Amino acid sequence: MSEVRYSIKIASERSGVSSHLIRMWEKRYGALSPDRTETNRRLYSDENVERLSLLFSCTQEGHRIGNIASLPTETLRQLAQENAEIKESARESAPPTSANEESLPPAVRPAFKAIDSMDVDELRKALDEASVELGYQGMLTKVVIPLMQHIGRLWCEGELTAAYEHFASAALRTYLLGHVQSYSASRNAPVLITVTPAGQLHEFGAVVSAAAANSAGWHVIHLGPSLPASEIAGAAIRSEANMVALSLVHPPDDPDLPAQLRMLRRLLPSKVGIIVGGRSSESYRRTLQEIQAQTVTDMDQFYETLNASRRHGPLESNRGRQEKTLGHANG
Amino acid sequence: MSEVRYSIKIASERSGVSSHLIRMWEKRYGALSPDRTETNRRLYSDENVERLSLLFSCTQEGHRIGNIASLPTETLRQLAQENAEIKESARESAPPTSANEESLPPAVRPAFKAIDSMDVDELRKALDEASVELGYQGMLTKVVIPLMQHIGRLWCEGELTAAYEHFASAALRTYLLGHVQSYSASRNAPVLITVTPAGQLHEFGAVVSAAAANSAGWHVIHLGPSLPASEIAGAAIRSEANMVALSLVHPPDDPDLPAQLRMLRRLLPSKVGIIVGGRSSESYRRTLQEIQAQTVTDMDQFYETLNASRRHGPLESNRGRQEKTLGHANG
DNA sequence: AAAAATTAGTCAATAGGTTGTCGTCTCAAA
DNA sequence: TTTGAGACGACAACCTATTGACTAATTTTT
Repeated sequence: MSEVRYSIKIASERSGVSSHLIRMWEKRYGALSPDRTETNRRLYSDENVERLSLLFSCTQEGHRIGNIASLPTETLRQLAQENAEIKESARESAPPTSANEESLPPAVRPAFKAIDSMDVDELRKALDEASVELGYQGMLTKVVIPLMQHIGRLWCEGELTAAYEHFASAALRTYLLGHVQSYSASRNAPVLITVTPAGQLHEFGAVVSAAAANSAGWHVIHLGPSLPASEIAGAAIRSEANMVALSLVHPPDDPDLPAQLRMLRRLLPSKVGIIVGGRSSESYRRTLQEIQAQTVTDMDQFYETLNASRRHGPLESNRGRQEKTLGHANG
Repeated sequence: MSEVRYSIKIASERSGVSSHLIRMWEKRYGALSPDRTETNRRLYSDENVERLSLLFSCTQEGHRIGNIASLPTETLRQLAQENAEIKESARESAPPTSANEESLPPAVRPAFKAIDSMDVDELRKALDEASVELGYQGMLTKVVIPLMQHIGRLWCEGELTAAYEHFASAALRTYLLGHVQSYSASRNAPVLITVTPAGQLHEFGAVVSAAAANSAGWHVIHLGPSLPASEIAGAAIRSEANMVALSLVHPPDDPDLPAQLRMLRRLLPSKVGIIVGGRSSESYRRTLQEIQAQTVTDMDQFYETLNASRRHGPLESNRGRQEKTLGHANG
C-alpha cells in the first residue's frame, strides 16, 4: 500500500463526486475526515477515495446520503454490492454496441442490427435477403457464420452481454432449423445426423451443418447438443443414417471425449461415415484419425465431403428406409 | 445483516407498497412503527421491509389489511405461506392432470409417431393438423405439452432413449419458435421475455410459453435457457418488456436460485411483472411470493395472467387493485 | 332492497426537511 | 498574477410528514 495522498481535485475525479459536494458531505454529515496539510488542505487516501465512491454509488441507488454517511466503509461496501448488478445491467443495456460495426462485412450488418435490436422478424428478413443475394449456402458461409463469430468475439471481450448471445443463438437456430424442416428432402435422399457428443454443449456448429446439409439435398435429423455415443449410434442405426456430423467447439480438452468417439465408431455400422468440424476438432485430431473421421475446417470442405460420400461414400445401400417404430413404447 | 436503515422511498421500492400507503398502514392500523430520525423521518430496517412485503402479499391474497396489520411478523409469514399452499392445492386438485400412463390421448398420437420415426416433416404435419382441429392454443395444451410430458416420463423410466428426447426437444422448439417468428405482433403489442434463469437448463417450458404468448398477441423475445438475473433484467429494460416469463423445471433445489430471483426483482423496473411456471416453481414458492411473481400451473392460468396484465398492468388481481405498486413515482 | 356505515386506497395542500449546486470571499500555491 | 482550495451563506429541487377530504367497494343496518 502506498501512502499517497491526493488533493480534493484528484479525489473528486476518481470518485465522481464534485469537490464542492465532498466538502458538503464532510461538513454536513461527517461522511469522512481526511487529513490536512499544515496549511489546511485536505488530503485523501485511497481508502478515502474508495469510501467516496461507495457513498456515491449508494446515493445513485436512491439511498439518502444522510442515512448512509455514517455507516462504516465495510457496510457501505455490502450495500453497494447489492446494487452493483443494477448499475451493470443499466450500463450494459444502455450502450448496446457501437464501435465494432466497421469491422463487420457489409453483408452481415443488417443481421447484426437485427440481433442488436432483438427483433426476430428483422433478422429473418435480413437472412432471407442475404439468401436471395448470395444463395442459401452463401448466406450460411458469408453471413451466419461470421455473424456468430463476431457475436462470440464481442461476448468474450465483454462488449456484448450474454443476453444477446442467447438471443442470437435461439433466433438463428430457429431460423436455420426451420428451413431444414420445410426443405426436408425426398424419401431416398441420404440421411445425415447432426449432433454434438456428450460434454460438448455448443450446438451452433451442428445447427449450421444441419442447414447446410439440408440445402445440399440431404435428409437431416438434428439431435442437438451433448448426446452420449450410444445414443448417437442408436439414432443413426434406427434412422439408417448415412453419415453422422459432429461439432466440437468447447471444451477442447475433455478427457472423456476420445473414449466417446471411439465408442461411437465401434457402435456405428462401418458404412456410416463420421464427419467432424468445429474449432476444437484439431485438439482431438489423434482420436479422430483413429476412428477415420473426416475432419473439415470450413463449409466448402463440408459440402465436398458430403458430396463425395454421397457418390462413392461408405453408403450407397438400399434406400428402402421403412418406418420403424419403437418396439417398446406403449402400443 | 447490516444495521442499515432505509428511507421510505427505498422501503417502498423493495416491498412494492407505495410510500403513501405505507404511511396509511402505519397511521390507521399501526401495521408497523419504524424508527424515526431526530427530524421525524421514518427509518426502515430489513425486518420492517420484510413485514411490509408480507403484508402486501397477504392483502393480495384477499386478506383485509385491517385484520392482519397487527399480527406478529412470524404469523404473517405463516399466513403468507398457507395462502400459497391453498392456492397450490386448489389448483392441483382442480386439474388432476390425469395424463397418466398407458394410453396417451388420440390427438397426441400422430405427433408421437413422428417423434418415434424421427421425422420432422411428419411432426410438423401432425402439429399443423392438430392446430386446425383444436386451434393453436389447443394444439399447445392438448398435444405439445402432453407429448413432452409423455416423452419425459418414458425417458425417466428408461423406455425411451435420450436421443428421442433430444430430437423431440429440438424439433418441437424449432416448430414452436418458428411460428413465433412469423406471427410476430405489431409494434405496440406488449412485450414478453421468455427465459430460464441461470442454472435452469430445461428450455422447453419457456419455448411453449413463448409460443402461447405469441398466439395471444404478445411480442415475444425468447432468450433461451440459463441466463443470469442481470442479463435478463438488462434485456427486459432494453426491450422495454412488459413481463418476464420464467420456467423452472430442474433442479428444484438450486440454492442459488432464490438469490437470483430476488436480484431479478430488484433489477427489473417495478412495473415489469414476473410470471413463473414449471414443475419446480412450487419448490421456490417462498421466494417467488417474496418477489411478487405470479405463478401459474397450467396454460389456462398463463393466458389469464397475460390477459389480466395486459388490461390492468402487471399486478392483476381479484380486486382491481392498483396497478401501481410504484406510487413512489412522486413528482 | 335502499340507506348508512365501514374499509381501503388515493389525492391535494401545506409545511418543513434534505441535498446538490452556486456565488462570494479569503488565503495558499505556482 | 493566476489558479485552486477553504469556508460560509443562499437557494432551488426534491423528499417527507401530516392532515383532511374523496372514491369505490363491501358490509351492516334499516
